[in-house]
Order: sequence, then structure tokens, then C-alpha cells
Amino acid sequence: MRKTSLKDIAQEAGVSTALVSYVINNKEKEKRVGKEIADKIRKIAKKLNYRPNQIAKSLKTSKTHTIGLVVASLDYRFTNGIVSAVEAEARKNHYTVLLGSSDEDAQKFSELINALIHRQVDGLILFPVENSDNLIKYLKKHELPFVLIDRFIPEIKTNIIALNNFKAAYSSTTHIIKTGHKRIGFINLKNSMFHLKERTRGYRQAMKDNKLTVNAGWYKEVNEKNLKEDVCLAIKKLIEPPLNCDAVFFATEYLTINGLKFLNSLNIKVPEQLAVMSFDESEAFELFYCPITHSRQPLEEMGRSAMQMLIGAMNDKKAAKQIFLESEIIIRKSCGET
Amino acid sequence: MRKTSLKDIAQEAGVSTALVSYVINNKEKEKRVGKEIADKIRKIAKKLNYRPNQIAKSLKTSKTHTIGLVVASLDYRFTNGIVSAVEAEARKNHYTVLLGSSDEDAQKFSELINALIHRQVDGLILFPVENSDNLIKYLKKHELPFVLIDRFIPEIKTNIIALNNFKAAYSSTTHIIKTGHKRIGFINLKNSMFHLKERTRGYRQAMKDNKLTVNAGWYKEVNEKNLKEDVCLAIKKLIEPPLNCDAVFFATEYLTINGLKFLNSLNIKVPEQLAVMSFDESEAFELFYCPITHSRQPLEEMGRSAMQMLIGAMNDKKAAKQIFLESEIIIRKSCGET
DNA sequence: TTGAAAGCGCTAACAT
DNA sequence: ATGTTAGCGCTTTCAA
Repeated sequence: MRKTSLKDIAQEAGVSTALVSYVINNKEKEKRVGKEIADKIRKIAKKLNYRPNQIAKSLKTSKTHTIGLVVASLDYRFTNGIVSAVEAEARKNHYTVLLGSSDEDAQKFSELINALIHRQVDGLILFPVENSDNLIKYLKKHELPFVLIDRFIPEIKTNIIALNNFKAAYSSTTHIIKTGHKRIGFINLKNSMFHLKERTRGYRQAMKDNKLTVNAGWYKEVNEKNLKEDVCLAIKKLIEPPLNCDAVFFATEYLTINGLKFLNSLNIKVPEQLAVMSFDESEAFELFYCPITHSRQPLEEMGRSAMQMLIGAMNDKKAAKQIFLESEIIIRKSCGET
Repeated sequence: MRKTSLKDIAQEAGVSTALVSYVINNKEKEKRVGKEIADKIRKIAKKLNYRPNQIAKSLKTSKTHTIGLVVASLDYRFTNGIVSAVEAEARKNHYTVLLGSSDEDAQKFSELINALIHRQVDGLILFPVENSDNLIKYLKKHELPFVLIDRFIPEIKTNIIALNNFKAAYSSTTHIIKTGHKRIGFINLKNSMFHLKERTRGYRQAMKDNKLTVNAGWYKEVNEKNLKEDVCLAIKKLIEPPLNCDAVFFATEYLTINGLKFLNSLNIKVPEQLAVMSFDESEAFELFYCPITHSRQPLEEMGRSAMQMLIGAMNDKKAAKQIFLESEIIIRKSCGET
């Protein structure tokens, strides 16, 4: 059986489709539809189990009330928090979210965005990936509203909501120093993205401001493709002579997880033998014998604001809005006492 | 500037929209479109940066090439594996996936499905939640193709792909017994869903088949709303006199995580003082000092098959297909040696 | 207060 | 080999 359409209702009620449309969309007041006729229409709609066809509506209005959300990975706890917040805010505003993951791959990122545009999404929320700058520039020329989230691209002026990564890393490093450590290693991803570079800058600046030199070799970069092995290697180098670090600051939760696993296997005691600080958190930390001190991003706020920013951008395309949030440090035990 | 449409191209090329449509959709062969004219159309399309409007296409064909995927939570590692597999298979078949999470809430589950239907999805893949039976029945009467995943509803004959939970729990329990434990506690969620009940049945049957009695109090149910406290309480009861269990089998990864946390705080040694088995795995396990023995579901296969099953159902609505897969047991150290 | 009708962009049957 | 056209279900302007 065919689905019931406006026309079916109109026929059954003996009125025009226009009236039905008004009533269904609750515009009876401004369109001055007769009371009885409105009731009749509503009753018939209910009886026929009418469901408006959004596709047809979209074709007519060229608004789909759908937005695209392209995350970099579904594996980060970080992502989930943001996705939930975006979806909640979207629902509140009667938007549907099309979710896709680029898996940190520029090619996939581009394909996803393309597919989303085909589906006529009204706007996009994007976690840019490495080497996606050109696509973002292209998008900007296009008329489609979008906001970047989490990852800032300083060369391109866009809507964005992200963490102040410099400041977050600076505070974290300062905390490690305050707990009495001086030989602090830093492990980051080998990645050109700005937000990661900022973390390094924050670490270096904090060291400098505390009159500590970052010795050669204290700053390590590991390859994403070879994460596990690289992290082990980096830690080994850091804790053994001649580097002899007494603390390690991991630039992402994933690095921390892998690092802790290795420390477990080495039977190195945290924080007695080595202090540990993590940028971002993971549920996995909870099973480590020593509670991990880490920074925490305001995920809920980021997701919510991103959606609100996008709604703003979709309504009128003003100049780009840029918001940078602060993280907080959750002090546990992995850095010892202050 | 307006987006370019078929008509624009037709105008520029001096042909009808029909021809353009054929060429764009690569039907030039069967429609015998002239070679030069086809080339010309393609060139103009490229020049004008033509992007077909899927909305219009959908309205015409009443196919959106979009499916809805409603998961129960984005927090389970389990979910992510399935989502990825579904998306991969969908992409391969040129489908887009609309993802939503019900957060185990029947109300939200129903709203999501409604929204998805409004968007004219061609089909649905669903993780049913508690108390969603009626909705599933309703859906079945409706003409919309769907397949259930992970959670079986025995009363309703539908397409489904899920684990054989009874067998999985049976094997896991058997393994605990083989490692020399006899006083085995089982902690499950207080939840009426079939797949969880099956796990209990598997545990009980394995005990019985090994001539072990499940003493009063060895089987515990904990409330999802009060998970943390309930799990602690349950474990406490199990390991202390008079129950004195020497092993605990957790019916979900989340229960295990909470259990391990508690064991950590109690300083109870796994497996020396207490053997631990987990139904499903979590990345978090890796940070626990003792590698956790657990069962593993074929996530990739489940996701892929679900999508394939749905495609089958969308193409012709035959009788319901039902697939039940086996899990494997990953033997680590938390149950000790055989 | 209500109805008629154009048209969103596309497909496909039919005509030429 | 190519063009014409109806119509998918809806909104909205204009007319009555």
C-alpha cells in the first residue's frame, strides 16, 4: 500500500492540498484556516497515519534540516563525548545528524564530505585531518556553512571551536614541575597538525618559564602507523641513561594507554619511578593501578557550541566565529604530591 | 549563485534534460546517446561543477540509498566495531548510513526510528532495547525492511544477526571450570532482554553439566542505573564468607571494568585470589596488570552480514533470515592455567 | 477562508 | 538518436 500523501488527505477531506499543508505545519492561525476544517484534517491525517515526506519537503524548500558531522575516529573517548553533545543539541533544534568517520585519512575525509554535500546537508561540523587544508579552503569558497571543531587551521579563517592546546599543555607541564620533577620527557605524534604542535609549544614554554632546559632527546615524536613499538622505544630511551627522565608527558590519550601498557610490562612503578601525565583521558586509565593525572576538555560544551555555531552560520553567514576553550587538570596520583 | 541543475547543462549543450540525465547516470550505452554529444555533456557538467541533487532523485525514485543504524550506545567498544563494519559494507554498496544512539532507552529508540522513517531511509539496522518489542512488531507490519542485530527477540520473527549467547557463556564457564575453579559467581545486568538471559542460561547449564551446583547467591543481578555500587556489593558478597567464590564471570565488558576497578581497590590479586572471566572485551583491560581472559564476538562479520542481509531484504522482502554466530574465547591469564 | 497551480530537480515512458 | 512531458509530494503565491 502506498504511503498516504497530502493529496490523499485533501481528497478525503474534500479540501485543497494547501489547507492540509497549513494545518499539518501548524500554520492554521496565520493562514486563518477554519476551526472545524482544521480539526477534520487533523483527524483524517491521524486516521491515515500520515507521515510527511521530508524528501519532497526538502526539494521544495531546499533545506534538509540535516547536518553532517565528520569525526576523525570513533575510537577516541573524546569523539563520543562530542558526538553525543552535537546530537543532543541538534535534536533540540530539530536537526538530524549524519555521522561519518574519516579515520584520520584525508582521502576518506574528502569522500565523506562529498557524499554529505550530495545529500544536501544544510551544514557541516568537521574534525579536519592532516592534509585537508585544501579541501577546507575549497569548502570556504563554496557557499556551504561549516564549522571546524577540535583542530584549528591558523592559515584559514573559518568558524571554529577548539581547545587552547598551548595553554592546556602549559598548565599540565607546570603541574609536573610543581610535583618536583625536572627531567620531563614529552611524547607526541609525528603529525603536522596545529593543535598537536601547540601542545609541544606549551610544554617547551612551561619548561623555559621554570628555568628548565629541554635536553636533547627529551622530546619524542612517534609514528601513528607504528604507535605501539615507537612508544615503547621512546619510553625506553627516556628512562634509561643518559636521559634519565623522571616524568613523561603524553600528548594524547592513546599515547598514554600504550605507554602505561609498556610500563606495566617493565614493572616500572608510577609515580615512584616515573611520573606520568596524560593529555586527555580514557576510560582505560581506570584499570591502571595508579590513578592517572590528566587534562580534561569540556566535551559537552564543545559539541553543543559547535552545533549552535553552525546553526548561526546557517541562518546568516556572517564573519567567522572562533572560540577557544580551556581544559582543566584532573589531579590524581600519577605525578605524585605537590 | 544557484547550483547547476540538469536543465542548466541541457541548455548550455542545446539538448534535452533527458539526454543529460542518461549521460550523467552512465546509461548512454543502453540509451544510445551519440558519442560526441555525450562527451560534450560531460564536459559541460564538469565545467559547471555539476552535482546531482540526491533529494530530487530520491523524490522521483522513492529510493534514498540511505539506511538507518540505531545502536544502543556509543560507549561500547562492541558498537564501534559493528558501526565501522556496517559503514564499510554500506559504502561498498553505495549506501549512506544515518547513525543514531538510543542510549538503551525505548523512548529515544522510538523517536530515532521515527525520524529515520521521515527521512525516507530505505531500511534499518537496529539494536533493540528493553521494552521495544511493540515497536518492532509495528515495524514488521509496516513495509520498511529492517534487520535486528545483537539482540534477539524470540517472540518476533524478523531478520536478525546475533551471537549465540547461550553457547558463548557456556564455553566461557566451561573454561573457568577447566582452570580448576568450582565456586563460580556470575554477575549479570538486571535486564529482561533475551541475549542477557541466554548468558545466564549458558552459565547455569555449564555448571550443571560439570556437576557443579550454583549455590544460592552465586548468581547476581545489578541495576544499570546503579552499576558501580551494585557491582562492588555483588563482588563483596561473592568473595566473602559464606559464599567464598574463587571465580567471577561478568556478563558484559562494563561489568568487568567496574569489577576490576573494585578488585584493584581491594587489593585482591587476579587470578591468585580470584579468577576473572569477561563476556566481551574492552580496550581498558589492557591496563590491568593481569591480562583478562574473555570471549570475543566477530564484530566485523556481524556488521558486514547485517548490511548484506538488509540489502537482501530491501531488494526482495522474502521470509526472515536469521543468523547466529559463535564467539571465540581469548585465553589470557585471569583464570589461571588449565 | 479556501482553492488552483506552479515549480523544486530529476527520471523514464513515450513520441518523434 | 534525441526530445517532450508527466509526475514524485510538497510549499506558497495568487486568485477567488
